[in-house]
Amino acid sequence: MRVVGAPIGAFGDQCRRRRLQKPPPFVYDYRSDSAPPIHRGMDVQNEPIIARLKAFPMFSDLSAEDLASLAGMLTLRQFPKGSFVISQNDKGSVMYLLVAGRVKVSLASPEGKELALNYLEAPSHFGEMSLVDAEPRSADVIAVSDVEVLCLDARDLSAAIQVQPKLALTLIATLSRRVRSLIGRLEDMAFHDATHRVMRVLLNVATASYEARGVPVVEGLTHYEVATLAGTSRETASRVISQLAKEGVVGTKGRRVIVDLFALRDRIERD
Amino acid sequence: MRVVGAPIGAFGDQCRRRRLQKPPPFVYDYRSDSAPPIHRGMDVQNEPIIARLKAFPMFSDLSAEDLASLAGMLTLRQFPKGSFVISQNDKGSVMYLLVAGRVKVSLASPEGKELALNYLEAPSHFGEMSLVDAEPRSADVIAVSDVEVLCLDARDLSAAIQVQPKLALTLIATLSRRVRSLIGRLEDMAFHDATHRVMRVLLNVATASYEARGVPVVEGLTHYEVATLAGTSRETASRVISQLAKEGVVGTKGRRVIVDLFALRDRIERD
DNA sequence: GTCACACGGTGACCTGAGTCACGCGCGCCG
DNA sequence: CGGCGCGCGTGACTCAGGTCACCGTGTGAC
Repeated sequence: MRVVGAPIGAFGDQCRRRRLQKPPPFVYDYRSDSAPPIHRGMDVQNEPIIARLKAFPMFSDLSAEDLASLAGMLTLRQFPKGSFVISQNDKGSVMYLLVAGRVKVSLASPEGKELALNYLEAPSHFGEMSLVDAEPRSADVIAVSDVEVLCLDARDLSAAIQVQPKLALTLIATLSRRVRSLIGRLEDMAFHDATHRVMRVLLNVATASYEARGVPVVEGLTHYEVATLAGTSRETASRVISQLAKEGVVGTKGRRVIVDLFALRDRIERD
Repeated sequence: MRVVGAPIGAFGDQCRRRRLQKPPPFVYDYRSDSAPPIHRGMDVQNEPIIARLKAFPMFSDLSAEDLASLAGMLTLRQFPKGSFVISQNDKGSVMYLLVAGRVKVSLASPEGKELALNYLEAPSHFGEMSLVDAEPRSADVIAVSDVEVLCLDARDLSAAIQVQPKLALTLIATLSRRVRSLIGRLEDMAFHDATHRVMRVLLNVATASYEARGVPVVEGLTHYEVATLAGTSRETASRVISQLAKEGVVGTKGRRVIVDLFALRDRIERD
């Protein structure tokens, strides 16, 4: 294991002052290629894999044998918080099933700016695009917590689809959802101003939080991260949030933002 | 970013002065719903469909029987230049195989701005996303020339995949490509200025033209359309093109732009 | 021909928001 | 407990580029 002390607050919190510096290489070296497999699929011991597979709805109806044969194609890997699971432009034809932890998918510009596409939590999957075309990775995927993934190599894809044909449809559905969400982002960038976009990010995050935990709250995201999600600068995100607080649309309690979902929704609506 | 906007297609040439007016309804009413089928698949007479199917690489290796059974699921329709094949937010679970003509995929904002996502020509397909999720259409698809399409209903999708399993992989591959291209667009919008984006559009169009016809030329696109592709205003697109002409990176012969691919490429490179 | 659009070019203006700079408070660690 | 690093808040400046306004020109209809 090459990486010892897991990288500071990840780079999630990578500070704006650091943005232009090269990040410490010893962390960035921790790539999928070098990540040690925790369990190889061929192991006699692949119960851990099977157990984790069952968490995926698309595999929940498989027989024990099918699960086992699927597990035979998968490798379990762990990534520490802050490490790159995938780097943009890398070659690589492995798809990942995220079984534990949280990752962010984001783009980095040469000038050191960052645009976050998404935050994913288990169970979900990513990296499937390189399975079908041979193109290099189109974005970075960075662990924002310690993470466990199951890796499926492109060579095994058709075998996997044989075992569970639903997999193909699931992939299509995921990609569709992704296309829709990207179109939405693009629409936002093209048609709406920064204020609008920040509000939308807040609304989305708070709504998700509400659905998951019953509290319409934005927490665990710095203003910088909100900004990367909205495609704007930290300062602008900050100003928008202050303004919304002043208007009473959100409340700020320490470093968390409590959102009045309805108020925010129609604050967005009326342009 | 602002995209100056306006409708559309037949009215691709629509003038900026008209931008905010409602377009003449008799054209816009021409929707997929109302488009008369030219040949229903069930017809005894489905040779025309079969003939057109063969143009698609993914079906070229099918047996005569398979082609016939596939044709049985398809309906041939025509759309006149300027009509909407798909409208954003419509429900609809039909996928289209474009067999003749040219369509543009674009987004319209309520304020009448427009962002073009893509121009497609036969053979290609669109509208497949609604096959798998039940979401409404995420963009407009507008015929920019007279167009022929084959329609496949969602109900027949799995049957079609049965006939040609490759279809599933083709769909995945198409969606992947689309995701990549959308990510590229988003990157452009987030990281690059309007000048850069316009240059990229010119490069792409000219490169495609070069590959198809051996001439690195941009024609058949108004400055307004270039602007919608770049996510900027007509005026800005216009100014960029003038500037590039002044620099000798492109030549303008009447209303066509001849691009020096190499010069433009490294003009873009050196930021 | 000529009339009328549609398209393209360009100047002037103005605002959204990126950027810089700095100060503040909190939480962590020696 | 004192410092220091990190995240947040805000003012000031700047400028890319959207918008408005207007004109010239090519082109297609009749």
